[in-house]
Amino acid sequence: MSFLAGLNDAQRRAVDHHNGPMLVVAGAGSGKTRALTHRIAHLIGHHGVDPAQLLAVTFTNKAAREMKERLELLLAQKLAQSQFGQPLGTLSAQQQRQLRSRIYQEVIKELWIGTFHALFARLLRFDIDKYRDPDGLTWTRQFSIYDESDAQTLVKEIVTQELGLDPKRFEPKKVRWAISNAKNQGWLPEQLEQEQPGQRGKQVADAYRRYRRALAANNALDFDDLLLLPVQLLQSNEQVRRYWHGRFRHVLVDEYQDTNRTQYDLIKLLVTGGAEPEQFDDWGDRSVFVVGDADQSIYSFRAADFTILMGFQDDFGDRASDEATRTMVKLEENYRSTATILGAANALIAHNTERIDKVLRATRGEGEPITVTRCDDEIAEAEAVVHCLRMLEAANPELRWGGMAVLYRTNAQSRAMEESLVRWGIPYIVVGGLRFYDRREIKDVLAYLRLLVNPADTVSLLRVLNVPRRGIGKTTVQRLTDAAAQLGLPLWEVVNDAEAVRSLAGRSAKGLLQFAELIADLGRRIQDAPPSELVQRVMEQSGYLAELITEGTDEAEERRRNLQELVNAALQYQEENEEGSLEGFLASAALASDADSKDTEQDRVTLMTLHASKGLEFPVVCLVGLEQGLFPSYRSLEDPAALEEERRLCYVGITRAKERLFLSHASERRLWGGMREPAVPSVFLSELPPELVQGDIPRSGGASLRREQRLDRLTRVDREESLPVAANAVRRRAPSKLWAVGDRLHHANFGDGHITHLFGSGEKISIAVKFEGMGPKILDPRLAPIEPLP
DNA sequence: GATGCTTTAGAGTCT
DNA sequence: CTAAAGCATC
Repeated sequence: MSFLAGLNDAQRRAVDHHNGPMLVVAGAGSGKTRALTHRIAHLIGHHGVDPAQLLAVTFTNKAAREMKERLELLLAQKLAQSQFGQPLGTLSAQQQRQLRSRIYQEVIKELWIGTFHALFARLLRFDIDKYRDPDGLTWTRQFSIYDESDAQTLVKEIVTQELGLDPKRFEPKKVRWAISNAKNQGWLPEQLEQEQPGQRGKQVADAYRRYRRALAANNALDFDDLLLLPVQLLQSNEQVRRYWHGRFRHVLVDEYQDTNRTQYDLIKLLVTGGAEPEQFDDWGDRSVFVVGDADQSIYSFRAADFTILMGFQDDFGDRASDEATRTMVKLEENYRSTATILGAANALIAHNTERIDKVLRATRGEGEPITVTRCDDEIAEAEAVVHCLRMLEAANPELRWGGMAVLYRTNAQSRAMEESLVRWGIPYIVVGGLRFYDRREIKDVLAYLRLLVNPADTVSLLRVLNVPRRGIGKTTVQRLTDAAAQLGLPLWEVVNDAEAVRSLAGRSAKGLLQFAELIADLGRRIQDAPPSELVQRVMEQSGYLAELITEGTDEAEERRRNLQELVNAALQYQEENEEGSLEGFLASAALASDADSKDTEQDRVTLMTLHASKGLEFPVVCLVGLEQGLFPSYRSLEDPAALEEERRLCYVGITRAKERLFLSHASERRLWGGMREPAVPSVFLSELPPELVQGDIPRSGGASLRREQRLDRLTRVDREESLPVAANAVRRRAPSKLWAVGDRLHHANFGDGHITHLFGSGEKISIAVKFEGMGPKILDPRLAPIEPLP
């Protein structure tokens, strides 16, 4: 059995590549994950590469997990063949388990597969104490990882307290963004000051300098530091650089188009050991293998730069033409979508100017037309989408809710969708938005654990010092903080000093002493108790759980359930990581994304942003809110480069669909629950080939155009049941009713009226109705609350 | 120091 | 409309 079996020609060339550089330009659905996985299996199983010498970067933790599972299976299959001469599936369950366990122990456990952040956080756990900072800052291996809200807390404190700047002019959020941006470009405060001259630049640089100092004082790193610090460490410390460069002989990067400068620097340092890539030719038994698609670059807001991908051939490759090159392979055959869907995707992306020349070739049949629906507002849109999903579900026995996805530009759009889905009793899951680990109760308990690992973590200490309430108020905290600052100690050192507490705290002293005792007691368990037990202990011994139980509200009950879920998460972590330490669990919690936890087992419609949908596929995709200013976003309307990124995002969304694609837009949208805003159809709709689309393609930049049907023909269509009353909606179709011009009807809100026009054809039509005392109203007869009148 | 009320600002995408 | 922040009162 070979790892090259079942691959097409281009895939085989990619997988079979051994040493040296290789760029795989892989269009959507062209089997790039397969190529990556098979290549790793091939390196290990065929070329005998030591698993510990591999570094593979994936875009999500979930992708990393799936890749490991896939590898385990591939290698176990190979082992079954060589050991027993028969396929894995034919062996007894016990033999299969044994083989897989052996592969896990000898290979999978040794692999460094993960996101940039997870991998380099891991590297820092080894070597961060060897880092010499230009400003003399230091960190230890017990460092905390701060998420966006922790980081924001710190920035806010610095801007308002330390610098005394006006929070109106220096919004903490914006300052934080500027700092993050600088870090992503690889700039330290001095460089930021050079790049952004002027008074404001100076002040932001100053905030950045203090923010760095504050992080170090907390022995904490933010997300950006997890990449920036390793770059600086590897650049400045030759011994460390030599070790990692020597260790990782084969570096693989997925989604290379979404790499930023810092990540690129990391790859370069590991691959060339610090030499300029153009000068590096000592490949020996070493390779760099990157996979990406410039058309799917959608993360420029966090400094991703797809010109890095486009520059690969000049950096590492042979610089030969596309026809002659030996360092690039293009995967252009799409195995995912119907020809119609691909035709739409290709036509859309052709409107972009900055691209690598590449077409997606269809390998599947034509499929159904794409449907474009215009709706009155976001509620009507949600109803239309749900209606469409119900019709499909009823019509196709093999199609399940889990095969359907609703994609949108912004998280806030999920709400209208959710309401409709609830109304119709359809199971769904929202991916993204509020992360599990961002919930208050989860962050509280994790803050206790972070404090146990890293007593310098004052942000975490302040979070839980009075949670649950111990009678420690603002005044006391201020007094203790001042004292700590003057002494140059972390706050914990003061809190943990019984005498200091008694002298400083007055009547809050009791609570503080209790707290210190609690932390000390928990701290004694940290070495030998597994993370799940520590989570449980924190919940119980801190009184957190007791308080939730006393409260007894539905909300408290919900929080209690979430905490139980946290225990489960810790158990799962221990299962997946045998020597799982508390530090490791905390890191995985900090770096987990909501998409990582989405399980594919449950049969539910998936709701998520277009960004979160990257890398996924669904038989049915509904792409909603195609309106100027929403998608493309209003921030991109004036900026051609930003508009191209929005178009790529749309391209990503379209290419998620395997069988059916539904696009919708509303003519009015409510913002902040308040006023209604008229909306103009998205320019992207007008860029789709009309022959692939059913329904009307609105011309962008103006009101939508409707083709009026000849009224003497095609004037009768099926009518579906109107809005349901109960959640358990009727499955069966109501007896079909045909609408025609002149028909009289009753509308729940507008009263009696008669139909003046019919628009569209086939399944999807709209009717224009004249009600008494108002202008013509265009309705979707399948959704509007209408009843026929005799 | 805690609690409850009123006001205000706010949502673009994510590790 | 919602979350956070500000303010008044116990």
